[in-house]
Order: sequence, then C-alpha cells, then structure tokens
Amino acid sequence: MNDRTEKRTVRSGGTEFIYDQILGAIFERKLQPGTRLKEEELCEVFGVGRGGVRKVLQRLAHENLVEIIPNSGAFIAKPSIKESKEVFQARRLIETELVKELCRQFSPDKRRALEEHVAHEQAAHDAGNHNLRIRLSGEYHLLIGKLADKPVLTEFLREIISRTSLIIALYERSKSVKGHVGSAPCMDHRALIDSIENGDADQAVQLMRDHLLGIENMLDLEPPPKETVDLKSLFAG
Amino acid sequence: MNDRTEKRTVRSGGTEFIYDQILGAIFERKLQPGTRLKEEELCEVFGVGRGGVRKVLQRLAHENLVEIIPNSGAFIAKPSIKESKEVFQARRLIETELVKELCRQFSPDKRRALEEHVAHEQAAHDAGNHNLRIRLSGEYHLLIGKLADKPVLTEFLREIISRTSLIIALYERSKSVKGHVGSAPCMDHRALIDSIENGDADQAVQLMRDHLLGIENMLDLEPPPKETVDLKSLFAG
DNA sequence: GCTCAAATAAGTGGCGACAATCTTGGCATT
DNA sequence: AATGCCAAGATTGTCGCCACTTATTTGAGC
Repeated sequence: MNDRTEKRTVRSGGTEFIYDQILGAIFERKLQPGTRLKEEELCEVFGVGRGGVRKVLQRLAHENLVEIIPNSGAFIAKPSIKESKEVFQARRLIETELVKELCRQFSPDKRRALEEHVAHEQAAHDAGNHNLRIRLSGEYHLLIGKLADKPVLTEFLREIISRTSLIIALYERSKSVKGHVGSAPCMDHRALIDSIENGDADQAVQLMRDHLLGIENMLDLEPPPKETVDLKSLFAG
Repeated sequence: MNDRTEKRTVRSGGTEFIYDQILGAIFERKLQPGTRLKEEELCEVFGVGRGGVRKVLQRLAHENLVEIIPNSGAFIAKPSIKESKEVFQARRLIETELVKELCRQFSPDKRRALEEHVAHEQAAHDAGNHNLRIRLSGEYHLLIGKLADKPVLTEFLREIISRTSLIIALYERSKSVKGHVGSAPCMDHRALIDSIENGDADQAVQLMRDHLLGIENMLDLEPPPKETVDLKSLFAG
C-alpha cells in the first residue's frame, strides 16, 4: 500500500512532488514569469523521465501557470493586464462568498487553525523571510476556503491565487517598499478572523473585499502607452 | 465521421478534436457517469496513438470530468451529492456575476447573438432532439460569459457546466417528464435576454438565480438514509 | 455446491529511441 | 553594413516495447 510511495519516488507519485516544487517556486517568486522550463533540465533536477515532467507541465499549462508553445517549449505564464484585473475580480467574487460561508459555520477549531496560520505568517514576517510570507499569505486565503468546506470553489481559488503570484511578480509597483506593504496583510488577516468569529458576515466580507482591493492597488495595472511612440521619442531624445 | 484527415489531426491539433468529441458526448449524455474509457478503444475510434488519448484523459481528469484510478483505468466521473450542490452554488455565484457584467456592457450585436442561440435551442426542442437541446442549453450559459468578455470566469464556468451535465445524468428525478421540463429553460433564456436588454440588472440576476434553482430542483439531491439504521428498523418491523 | 487460490489474460504506466520542428550561428548577397 | 538564407545544433513530439498492476477465469479443496 504505502510501499508504493516508499519504493521509489521516481514512480507515479513523483509527479505530484514535482508539481508541488514548481508551484512552491512560483509562490515564492523564484520562478519569474517568462522563465523557460526545459524538459531535460527538469528531468535532471527531479530525477524523473521526460514523461513525468511533461505531465506536470501539461497540468500547469491547464492551470494557466505556464504557457506551452508547440515545438518550442514551456514558459512561466505572463498574465496580461486585462487578465490580471479579471483574476482579482474573480478573487473578490469567490473569496467573499467563502467568507460568508465560513461565518455561517464557524467553530473554535477553525478559529484556532486560522490563528495558528497567522502566527506562522507573523513569524515569517519577523524573520524577514519575504518569500515565505508571500507564500503563507496565499495559503491563508486557501485555508479559508478549506475551512468553509467548499472544495469546488476552493479548487478554483487555488488556481487564481497561484495566478495572483505571477501577477504580483509582474506588476509590483515598487520593490523598495516591500517591507511596508508586507506588514499590512497580516493585520488584515487578524482583523478578518475577529469579524468572522463575531459572526458579522457583512463586516467580514467588507474586510476581505478591502483587503483584496488593497493588494490590487499595490500593483501597477495601468495600460502602458504604445511602444512605437516610445521608441520614436526614445531615439529622438 | 471517419475523417481521412486523421494523419493531419494526429500531428498537432488531434488531441483537441478528441477532447471536443468526448466533451460533446458528455454534454449529450451519450457517456454516462461511471463509463469506462479504455485507452486502446479510444485509440481505435479516433485513430491516434495512446499518447494522445492519455493526454486528453489527463486533461479531462483535471477538469473533474473523468476519474483516473492508477493502474485501473479512466472512468466518467460520478459527482457526489455534496459536490453537486456546491457546483450549483458555484454556478449561481459565477453566472449572476456574469449577468451583471453583461448588463453593464450590452450591445445590439450581443443581443442578436443571444437571440440567435435561443432560436437554435427552440429549433432543437421543436425537432424533439433532446440531447442537442441540453447541449445548446449549456452553451447558452457559456455564451453569456463569453459576451460579458470575462474569459477567466467563463473558463471556470465551462468546467462546472460540464460537470452539471454529469450531475443531471446522475440525479435526474424522473425521466418521463423530460419533455415538460425541457420547455421551461427556453423561456427562461428568452426572458433573461429581455431583462438584460432593459438594463434591469437586478431582475436579470434574479431570473438567472431562479433559473438555476429551477434546474437544481428538478434533481433528486436528497442524501439517502443510512443503511445501518434501515437494517435495524427493517428487522424490528 | 460453494469458496478460495493460483494462473492467465488484459490494461495501464513508464522508458527509450526516432522523427519533426524550432532556434541559432555563420555566410553570401545586395 | 544590413538583410535574407542555409545548415547545424538543440529541443520537443510521437511511437513502440516491456514491466507492473489489476481483473478474470479456472481449478482444486472443503
């Protein structure tokens, strides 16, 4: 039974491991959008055949995290501005619904799970581990869906949260103020727990919405001017 | 049917064709939940190698339309009652949002596209083509998302609409009243167009919600009583 | 007649090799 | 000097074979 996983990580269960590794790298921004993922390279790194790697890449492609160009290769996806805005819209839609659900069916156990997670976030923040903090922040949102006991919506959420990582990596306004913006979400997450515990669904929903809008507003999602004009003026000056 | 362009389709886009065929069969209930999909069989039918078939099956598995049991085979998924309810909840959530969006940005072209589609539905209904009507009904909802210009949400919707087909196939209350229940949706679809055109977003949302609730209420999603208790009372009586 | 077990058959999973295609570098031409 | 072209290298896509797992059937024992 469990021998199968113990036998060889190379076998069928190995693909799950590869997927998690790549997903984690995306969450922690170690894989920037546009990065090329060569099959052979991944084979060497994870010690599996190309078949396994290709399966993982196909899955990531279906989740819109990598773009596979036929006969050319697989690249970490670069969500467009329009797509990014829609991702945030979808997040607001789904996450506010999940918060509502969680308010409806709350319990001390769930509260403890949330607080524990936020504590981890705080620890990561205090330790200055920015990448880990970002990852945990995403997992916090996922935890809400999980605790709300809504697997279908949570699965969708998992996908768009992953995409959000790519979006932030692409359109982050200014890298120098990372430390500043990094402190806010933890507080938002704490405040949200309180609202949920008080059963104040409306307030919780509003907090979640503001929280997501806050993240979106940290990004630069303004459509850039046309490049042709830029090139011209650039060479003219 | 038997396209002799197989050699072409094998090369690049062949898998897309297979995917569409299987998806269409699911939409039209020709593939019932639990049906086994043998790789070799599909190879013969579509004239492709096992690699292509396996890729399609993986994709369908990721969309929760087929369940792949390792070393055993691929089967058309059988959504649980709990999962089915959540799918309908997700549909209400996403589709009401899409309707709102469509109200915000409506145009004569979009109205014509919707009316044209409903006309096709009506034609299929009049022709007594029940399977085609079901398929077109699903595509109507998808068309709303497409016209609302929200690819991300529409992609999610596409997945859960496919799942809805499986759910209906599993939990349809009574097969004899198909003709009756078949006439209602067309009218709902027409009424929705009018509301959208009038810019009455609230009414349109309400219509969509009622429409989806109506579909859900046609199903038998009551959890069956526990068998252990039944056994007891059975022997007592 | 029934149950269990072993052998056989069937089907999936994975791996390697070959073919098709894209990219890159150099070269000739304008 | 810039551009188009061609060939070599590199990378992906596909096919066929073999190993492993699972399902089925058959046979023996109770």
